[in-house]
Order: sequence, then C-alpha cells, then structure tokens
Amino acid sequence: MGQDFYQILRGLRLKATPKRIAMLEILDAERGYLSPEDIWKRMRKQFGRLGLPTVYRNLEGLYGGGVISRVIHPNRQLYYYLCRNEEHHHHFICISCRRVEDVNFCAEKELQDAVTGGIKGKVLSHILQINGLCFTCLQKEGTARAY
Amino acid sequence: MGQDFYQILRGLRLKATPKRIAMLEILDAERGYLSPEDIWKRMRKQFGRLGLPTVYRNLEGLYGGGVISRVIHPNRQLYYYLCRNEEHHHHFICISCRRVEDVNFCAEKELQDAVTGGIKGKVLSHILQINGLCFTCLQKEGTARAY
DNA sequence: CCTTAAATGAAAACTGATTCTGTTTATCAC
DNA sequence: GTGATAAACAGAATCAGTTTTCATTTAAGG
Repeated sequence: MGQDFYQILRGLRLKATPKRIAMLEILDAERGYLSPEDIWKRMRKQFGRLGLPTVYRNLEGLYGGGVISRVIHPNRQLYYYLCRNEEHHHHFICISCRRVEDVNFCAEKELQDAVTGGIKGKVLSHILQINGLCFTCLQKEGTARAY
Repeated sequence: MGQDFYQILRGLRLKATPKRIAMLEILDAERGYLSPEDIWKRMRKQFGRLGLPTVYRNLEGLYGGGVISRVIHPNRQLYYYLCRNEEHHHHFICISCRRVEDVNFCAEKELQDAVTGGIKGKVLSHILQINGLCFTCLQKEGTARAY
C-alpha cells in the first residue's frame, strides 16, 4: 500500500519523501477529513520534529495534483481528505463526525450538465459540497460534537 | 430604496443603523461581489472613521439573515454580494471581473433534487458555486485581472 | 424625552497560512 | 556504492484576514 503511494507521487513529479508518504497513509487511514493541524499532530508522533509549513506545502502539492481533495467547513477552515475514486467528485460531508461520503446521485450526469452547461462564459471550476449530519450522527444528535 | 432596506432590517430584528443601510446600498449598487475591505473603503468615504470590525460584524448579521450571500474565491478569501431574488440560490461568478450572474439552469429543479435527495443523513446546507470567466472577460482574456 | 439593548470605535489579540534562510535528503547519473 | 543537484525540510519570523474586548454611542420603543 505504501508502494502504491510511491507510484502516485512519481506520477505527479513529486519526490516520494517519507513525510509525503506518511501524509497519504494518514489520510488513507481516515474515513473523514482532517485539518492541517490534525495531520501535523499525527505526523509528529512518527517523526518527532516536523514543521507545520511542511504539512501545508505538501497538502498544497497533493491537492494540486488531485490526489487529495478539500472541504470548506462551515467554520471556514479548510480540511483535506484522500480522493478514492477520481471519476466521482461530489461528496456529502458530516460536519459532526467529519466523515466524507460519496453521494449516489440519481442524476450525476444531469448535475454535471447543469453545472457546466447553459453558461455563456467559461467554467473553470466549481464547488459542490453538501454539508449535513450523517445517518449515524443523526441518531445521536444530542451528543454530536460541536461545530 | 433606502426605506426598502429599512424594512428588511426590521424583519431581521437588526437595528437599521445608517451604516447597515449604507452597506446594503453599496452592495446593491455593485453588480458583483466585494471583499469586506472593499466595502470598508467605500464606507469610509461616507463616514470618515469606521472600524473594520463593524463591517465584519454587519456582514455576519446580514449573511445570517440571508440578505446577502457569499462566495469563496479561488484565492480563498470570502466575498459578499446582495441576494436579489431569494428563490434562486445558484450563481456563476466571474473570478476576473467579480460579476455574479444568475445561472439559468435548464434543470434547476433536478439539481436541487440531486443535491438534497438520495442522502441517508440530514442535509443542513450546501455550497454550489461555479467559477469561471464571464463572456465579457473571455473576450479580453489576455488582459483579465489577476486572481 | 428617556430608557435600554444593540451597535460602534479603537486597540489588541488570534489564527490559519506563508515566506525566508540555511540545512538536509531523495533521486539519478556515474 | 558514490557524488552531484535539485527538491524538501525545520524553525523562526511574518502576514493578512478576522475576531475579541471594553468603554462609549446610538437607534428603537415606551
């Protein structure tokens, strides 16, 4: 699995440093999204000394390469998570447990057309992010983590 | 027109202070989105001394009340614009000239269903924002403002 | 008017993110 | 292996946008 990430980084012309590999492993082990600081704290357990700027730099590189995706939390912070299947870009994020779920759109194709079509200008990018409480957190809504 | 905003603020249980009215007038006069600092600069021409925190506080209140909407620019800053028609929530934003255009979705209804339906959890909010270059900026792409 | 809760200005603090500089390290050619 | 080199790194300083605090002012309703 680690070697897997190695190949991905090679493809992006990014050096396969132990820290980058570790970042991808951390994100892979997580079913949800993590803040840069979350990642930093976990990495310090492995590496001891480690700069927070390194985490930001690598997140930027990995995000630019499309290996990881990011989420804008209602609290305005940015969080990151690993992209698992590249053809699927839309997610439902739970703002309580921070889990990221694929959205099984009945009309994913129509959605794409709606987003990119019917516009006179040129679409460069779009953000579609659905925030809510996942089914699990909904059950125990009273005890959900503050957000 | 100013009286119009007065009523809106009353409805939100926000005091109709001259500064809040002015903010709404500034946003109304603009066809595009403005940064908090943009708004602050324009207000200082009217009011002389004026604190930037006041702008932030009022933006928060107006945004909470749904009178204004906001945009996350690719440069990661937040910008605000006036909501003109409440039933229509999706916009195309030009990241060059900062104009906000309504999107005339052929399938706005299907889009809504796709966003809110088919999810086991509870949808609390969503962000759908389409970034690009408007038709005008597309023509003069070489001279478009940096973003 | 007059009272009161809300809004404001000013200064300071916070926070996430970035820049800078010198050092270390992964990669690749040999 | 070994050395060269371009990238990555740590640590400190810095930055910009935003928020807090607190004393003062002001709008709204009686």
